[in-house]
Amino acid sequence: MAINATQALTAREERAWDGYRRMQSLLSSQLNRQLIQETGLSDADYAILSALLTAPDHRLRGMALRCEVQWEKSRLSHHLGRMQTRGLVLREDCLEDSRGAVFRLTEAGRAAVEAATDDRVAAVRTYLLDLLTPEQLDALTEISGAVLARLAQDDPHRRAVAELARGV
Amino acid sequence: MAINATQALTAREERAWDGYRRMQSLLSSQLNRQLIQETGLSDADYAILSALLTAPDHRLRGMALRCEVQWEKSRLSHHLGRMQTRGLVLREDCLEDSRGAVFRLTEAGRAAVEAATDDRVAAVRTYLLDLLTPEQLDALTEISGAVLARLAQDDPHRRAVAELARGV
DNA sequence: GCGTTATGGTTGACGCGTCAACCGTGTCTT
DNA sequence: AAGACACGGTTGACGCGTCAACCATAACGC
Repeated sequence: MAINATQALTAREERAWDGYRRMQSLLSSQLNRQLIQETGLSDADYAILSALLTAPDHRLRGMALRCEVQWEKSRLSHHLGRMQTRGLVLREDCLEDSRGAVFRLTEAGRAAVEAATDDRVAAVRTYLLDLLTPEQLDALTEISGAVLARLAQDDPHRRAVAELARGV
Repeated sequence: MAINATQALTAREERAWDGYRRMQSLLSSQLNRQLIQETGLSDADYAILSALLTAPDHRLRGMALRCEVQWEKSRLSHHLGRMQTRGLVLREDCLEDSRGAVFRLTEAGRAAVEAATDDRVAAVRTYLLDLLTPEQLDALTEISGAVLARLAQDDPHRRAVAELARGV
């Protein structure tokens, strides 16, 4: 039918893909729902806040933050806007570059992340890490390394990040 | 600080979780974006349509469809509504149960999925399957099996599906 | 039969994520 | 110095996903 027919999936590949697909979808919704229920913070909130938490002085350029969480810039802008109205984060002008913006963790934001960290780690343990053998942990690391490297290949902007993650 | 402090992540666990998190987020957005660009169908559309495609007579009860894709019922309802206005799918009344609804693939819908299938498989190969060794494929299958089993434990409704996936 | 509860499905509101367009500022070229 | 271009960030529109409330019908208990 098609001129450039792709090789169909083998049974082995089919199992792996199907499993990954299901796991991906259910796991992320489970983790997100649970985090929201227990802490009022979404996965997205948590990503931003913990990036800010580890930053010096709890402040980060928008650019740096974007590089950290790997989001589209408009998504970041929208989300930071909402987080600002919720009092988790504060926007300040950037001195070095008048185009830029600097975002700072508020006291409430700091408290929220710190309160959420334990829940987050516990959930990740419960639904992923504690279920795996050390070999499976390593396999997961290798697999994601390979996939991230491939993704970076298509998007040069992502390359540095992927290499950083692999310890290059 | 906290009374019930969770065991912190080891370096090994940290690597695995961080890798998975990054892979998950970038891979799914890459696959979804690519599918939409090349075929006009989102991941969600594709899931629904391919479920209908494999169903006898290309028709499925809403309930069965929901069980297949594992969505919230309101999500399914909303999405099917949109797909209906796009002419991909048709809603009919259910004879056996007057509460129920039956959804049928339109001709356009059938054509759209079939046209998309190759792109989908190719993308999954490019960004995941072709990057992995057979052992890594199996590891992925085992990992997702373990995670899905754990998730099913919390949600009895999901149990049957998970067991089905493991071939029990 | 009749009231109660469970089930299949829809609706509306609201926050989220993406795209494309835009704005102001820095940078590069000549 | 002037124009062109790149860059950091914002905005608006729109489709998506979730939650809670709802409606109609079916199934159950008495």
